[in-house]
This record gives sequence, structure tokens and C-alpha cells, in this order.
Amino acid sequence: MKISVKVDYACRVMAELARLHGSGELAQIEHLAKTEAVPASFLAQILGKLRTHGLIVSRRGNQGGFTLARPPEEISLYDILIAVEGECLQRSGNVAGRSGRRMKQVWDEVAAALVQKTQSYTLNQLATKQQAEMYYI
Amino acid sequence: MKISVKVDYACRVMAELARLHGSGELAQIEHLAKTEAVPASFLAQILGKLRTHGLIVSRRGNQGGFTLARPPEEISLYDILIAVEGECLQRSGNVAGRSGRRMKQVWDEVAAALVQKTQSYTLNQLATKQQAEMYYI
DNA sequence: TACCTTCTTTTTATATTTATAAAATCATCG
DNA sequence: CGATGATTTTATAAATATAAAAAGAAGGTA
Repeated sequence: MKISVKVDYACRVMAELARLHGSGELAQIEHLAKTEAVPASFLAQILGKLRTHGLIVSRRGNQGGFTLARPPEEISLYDILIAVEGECLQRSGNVAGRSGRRMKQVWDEVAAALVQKTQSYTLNQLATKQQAEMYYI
Repeated sequence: MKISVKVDYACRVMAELARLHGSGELAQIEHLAKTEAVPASFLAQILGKLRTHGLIVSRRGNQGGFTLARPPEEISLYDILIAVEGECLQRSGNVAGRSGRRMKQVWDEVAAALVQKTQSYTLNQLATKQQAEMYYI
């Protein structure tokens, strides 16, 4: 029940892509890695996930790079979570013992609350402009 | 962002302790392990955490065992989470890059929602009586 | 066509966490 | 004292997270 570095990286990079959205230019891995302080090699894998889940599109070759597949307001924090981690608040255990069933019920309700909360954040809320020049390394 | 087997075990065992609460008898590891289908040796460590965090009390020796430190309605799902896992929805990463600060803000808000939700469940809600005889192994 | 750029995929490596087990030790009761 | 049962310590297998690198594919340009 922790937020992995990976999913945090993914969100930061998506926020940067949101800032660049509309300019018509593609962002390259190198740029994203620099501005969001993410290891480039790790980022390549993360972008792969985001792409296969349809959140971003890519183009190879000269002037290639990445851009959002949809407008920022149509991509939620939840979408990113699912793309990078699969289901959120999944139970690894099985339903056993006297309280197994009831606990599953409870976990499902807690998970539902989390889903609702994360769906309420969209990329344009994450990509605030005023922090565009503030780096914290 | 997964629910670990460990914390699920902890909750199930606490639910069973809640059912036994008030009878004046202590529950032994062996009993808890059986009725909630938890490996006994693993359970010993989990009970240790619950004990050092003040959720349960124990007595050694003959007729020893465990019991809740407070009435079931004063112990929440959140209390168990903290005891077994430490902070909930902690970020493992650091605050870096153009979006680092903003993302931390967002994660904190999401975490707050989760805290509120888990605090709303207390042990007497988890330990439903009607399932007392229903085993799912 | 040749070449360069940039994404894409795969492989490999390491560190950390998770889940489990077992053994040794300590406390308490009768 | 001796049996019982909690407590602590240690070990370890497996999974996961994080990271780096290399080989491969695609697109654009000279």
C-alpha cells in the first residue's frame, strides 16, 4: 500500500506532456527525463506501458517523440495508475478463514473510494503552469 | 499500491479477536492461525507488531494468549494498517523535476481520502457474527 | 539508397520487499 | 521445577522494483 516510484515518475512525465500539449511538437525521452528528473532508461519502459494503454502516441525517427493521445482533461490519475500498475488496491491474498469473505467486502469498498478519488484528478489539474520554471532537484 | 497478504491476515485475526472479546479468555496463536487460515509462524510476527503498537495485549505461559487492548469499536482498520505497514500510501520517491511538488500535493490528498475511509471501519463492523460458522478455505 | 535519429523490445542485473519457516529464548502458572 | 506458550532472532525463497544496456525497427533526410 505504497506509491511506487514508477507510478510517480509516470504521473510527472504525463504532467509535462500535458504542458506541451497543443503545441504540435513531440517530446523526446531525453527531454522528459531531464525536466522531470527520471532515469531515461527506466522511462523508456514506462512510456511503453502508457502507449500500449492508449494514453500517449509516439512517432519514431527524426523529430519523433511522444504526445498525449487525448486532451489533458480527458486523462485521469486513475488512467495512469491502471496503465502502469494494473488494478489499484488489489488484494494479493485469497478469501479464506472465518473473516475472509467479510474482509474482501471491506477492501472492495475501500478500493472503490480510492478509484473515485483518483478519477477526480485530470491531467490539466496536475500540470499547473506556475510551477513550470521551478525545479527541485 | 496493493493490499499485502500480511495486512489482510492482520485484519482477519483482529476480527476474530473482536469476536472473542468480552469472554475473558485469551486466544492462542494456534487457534487464531486455524480459524483464520494464517501460517502460524508468520502470524507470530504479525501479532508482535500489533502488540508493540498497543492494539492487543498478550500473556505468556500456561493459559497465555492474546486479547484486544481496547473494545472493538475503538480500533479501526486504519489502526491496523499503521501497525502492520507503517504510513499508508506513502511515496517511496523524492520530490524532484518540474512536477514533483505538485504531485506530492496530489498524493497527499489521495492519501487523506484513504485515511478517512479506513478510519470509518471499526472492528465491530469487521467481525460480523453471522459468518462465524462459515469457512471458505 | 545510405544514414541518422529516435522509439521499441528484450535482456540482464541488482536491491529491496514479501512471505514463510524454524529455532532459540523467555515468562508464567501450577 | 517443568510444561506451556509467547517472543525474538535468524534464515531464506520468491517476487517486485528499479535500472542499464544492447539490439532492432521505423521514419525522415541528404
